[in-house]
Amino acid sequence: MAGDTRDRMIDATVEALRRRGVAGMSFTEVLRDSGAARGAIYHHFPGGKGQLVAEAASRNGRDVRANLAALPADDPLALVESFLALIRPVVECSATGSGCAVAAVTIASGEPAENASLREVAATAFASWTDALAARLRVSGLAPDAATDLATTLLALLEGAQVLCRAEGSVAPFDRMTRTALDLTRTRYAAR
Amino acid sequence: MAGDTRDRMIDATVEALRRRGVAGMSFTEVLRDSGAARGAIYHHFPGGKGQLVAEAASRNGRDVRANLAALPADDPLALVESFLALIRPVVECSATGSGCAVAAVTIASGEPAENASLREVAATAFASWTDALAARLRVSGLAPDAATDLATTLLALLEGAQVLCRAEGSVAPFDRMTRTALDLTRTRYAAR
DNA sequence: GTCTATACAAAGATAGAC
DNA sequence: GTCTATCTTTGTATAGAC
Repeated sequence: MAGDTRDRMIDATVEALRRRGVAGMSFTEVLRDSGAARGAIYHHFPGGKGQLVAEAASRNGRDVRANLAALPADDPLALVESFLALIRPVVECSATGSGCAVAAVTIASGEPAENASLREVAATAFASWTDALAARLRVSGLAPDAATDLATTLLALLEGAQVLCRAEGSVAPFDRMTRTALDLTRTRYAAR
Repeated sequence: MAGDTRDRMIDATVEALRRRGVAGMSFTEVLRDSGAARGAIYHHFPGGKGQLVAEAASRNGRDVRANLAALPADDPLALVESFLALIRPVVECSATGSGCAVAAVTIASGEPAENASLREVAATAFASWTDALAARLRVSGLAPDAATDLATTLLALLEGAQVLCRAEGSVAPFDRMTRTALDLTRTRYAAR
């Protein structure tokens, strides 16, 4: 098939970004994991590493966004609870070294032009996640401003938890954080 | 002087870690910024890149911990407010590409042995930050468990905000997150 | 202890046969 | 479109003069 190789290369790149970041990742690794040949890189991605990484981060951004948009929105508290339940498996991966691909793309290492382009991709992905979460929070009854603020907070918690859990090699930081988050949200948004 | 060169090299490494991460950072950069000669690296750091990076992350960990331990602890709400005020300038640096040096050390790229060692350094630093924050929260009146949970949450917010603000190139995500954090903390811990 | 010069490996990028 | 082979650059690591 045609686009199959290209697809597998992007998938392998997402995984490589998660584990090693853009500077730490290598074509050797991507080619090994995708089974593609060396020349396939510049055939499918004339822009080289920058283009491959950008497409990988972009795909990951869309995938995650779809998950967030499908969250139940009965009320704010339920949404926070289901958000935390949704991301726990993701954070568990961080405990074994697999972080956020979009966050990884944030770290600059090359020339300003390429960096700006990659940061733009990351910013777009994060914005789409914030928007998806905020939309659900509005549906659940929150005012627009409060929804955006809380959505950003939840996203910061997700990204932060991945960092802490990767360092500690366990989900314990996430679970501690979850207790506080639920405690605070219940106090504030309980439909009592 | 004797330890001066070594010190400047560590400082330059902290800065390099913040901007480019461990895989993206190079000796060339560190030598340029510290004014040291090429041979100085293995003279002062026989363990090579691994040792230099570990010492840099470790120093940064101690510095940040000292700042956290000095936070006023009149009551939980005041502590959260002063924590957010303390970290805002740090997060502002993220908007121009300078992230958390300890978080950077978390990303594996080389052989398992070196990776484990660096993750250990990061875990120790994060644990010391959590402990410092939790200690202040206990002084401010929180129960031990609640203090540890909230400390972890604040740390996750700090790390997450740096990621989001670096991607977006502005402090706006931090400010949104701050509004929610203050709103929730006031509702929960207001000394009314 | 500080510096210059260099060895060695790995990465990204290309060329061109099939 | 896919593959092999290779060029060029960069980075880590080391040797040895001063």
